[in-house]
Amino acid sequence: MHDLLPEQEALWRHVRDTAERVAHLFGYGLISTPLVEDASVFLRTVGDDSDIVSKEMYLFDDRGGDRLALRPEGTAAVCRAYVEHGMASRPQPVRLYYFGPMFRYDRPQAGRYRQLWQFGVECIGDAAAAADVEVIDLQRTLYERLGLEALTLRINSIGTADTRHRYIDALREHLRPHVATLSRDSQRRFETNVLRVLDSKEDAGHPAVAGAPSILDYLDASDAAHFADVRTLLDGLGIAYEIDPRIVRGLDYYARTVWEFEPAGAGGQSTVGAGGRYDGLIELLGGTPTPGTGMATGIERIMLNLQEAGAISTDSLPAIYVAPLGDHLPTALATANAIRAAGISTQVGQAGRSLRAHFRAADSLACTHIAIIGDSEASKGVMQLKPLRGDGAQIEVTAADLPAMLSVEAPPGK
RNA sequence: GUGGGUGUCGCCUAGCGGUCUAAGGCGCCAGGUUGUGGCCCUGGAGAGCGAGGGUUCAAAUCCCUUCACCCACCCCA
Repeated sequence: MHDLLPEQEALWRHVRDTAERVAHLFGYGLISTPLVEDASVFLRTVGDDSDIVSKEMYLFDDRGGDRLALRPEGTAAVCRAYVEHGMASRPQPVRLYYFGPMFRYDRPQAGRYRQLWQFGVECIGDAAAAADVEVIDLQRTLYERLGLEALTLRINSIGTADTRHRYIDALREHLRPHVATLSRDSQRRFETNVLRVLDSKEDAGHPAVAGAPSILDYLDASDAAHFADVRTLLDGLGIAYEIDPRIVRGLDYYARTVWEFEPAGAGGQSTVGAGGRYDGLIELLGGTPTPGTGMATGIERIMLNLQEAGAISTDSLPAIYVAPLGDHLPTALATANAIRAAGISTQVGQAGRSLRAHFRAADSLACTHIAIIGDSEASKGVMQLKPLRGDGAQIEVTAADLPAMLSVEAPPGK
């Protein structure tokens, strides 16, 4: 887990503000669920065989003996809230977004943390392909506004539970004669989660894997129609995508449409964000059968990609350093508050420093202006204001003059 | 869960059994004559070497244990 320091503030805020703005643009409202949930919320939904449940959950008992979990992902928690608050009786679909920390007890490495921040949206109560496409479009818009270039959208349909079972059986039959020639990992997956064999990097070139049947051939008529609708709508919006039958998603509750966004030149865990449809999830959580679709994206991975792509522009807003000379600290403090009242960031230098030291401090704090308050200024109720960047002249001003001079909008009147 | 790597002042790094009561760079603080910065100069503060145990006359330097972090796999965002 890691700390977020002021140096990252600009980038962090850029990502967070953009995410929230895009969510609102698409009509999604904020939902904030607890960091801690009854463990069953995740145990029942995410899937016993998934790594999240089998090895990556922070589990503990509280004083009352209840089994709790630090939330490992957002969708199940949001759906639990949907059921608990009777959102089925709201106009459907219900559009929700969240932005917060998730917890996974896995081994940290590049772009992977035990506390990770995710932004995600859930569109609950709409079975139509249009809902999938809306979420994909929202996600694409987010990346575009963030300035994340060259992401590849890969989509697939993994069908409903029925079609998936048929496909899994067929895949197992296809691979069974070749199991002995597969890698150890694939042999294990053959037993636990055959779909994952298709994902294996080791066996990527194995003829039995390359020649495996595609899940797309096992979709029933309605799943196939749904997937066709998704593609048609994406085409209509001009959203580029690749169909990748090997995307299977690690969580059990996914059904029909699934997708991932990957940066160019990607390594293994480079997926920046992913999503999918989860039509059976609400029912699993005790609600009436309700369709849903959503996406989640990793904030740290976005920041990693933005940093690799190059610095983001951080326009420096006016920031004033007030330098008190002699015993004029009280005047400096009052002046600073007068400037702040005008909506301008202000900090006061430590009393007792030489003017030279104040200049050095103001400079290393990246302030845009220094305001000097000494004997003559204090007696006249003014300050000497000097820009620290560029070659502006030093002038004598009052706090009231500042907003106009620095072209800062004055805060609304009282 | 598996494999590998690293841990010395805030940051980066030197030291790899005795010359270490640990060195340097960056950063920080203070000065460089009377109220003016970013360069430069001078001085200063700041670690006992991740933690615990052991070997030895002697350990930052060797051994063991442990913790943290990093990288890859697994898997996931």
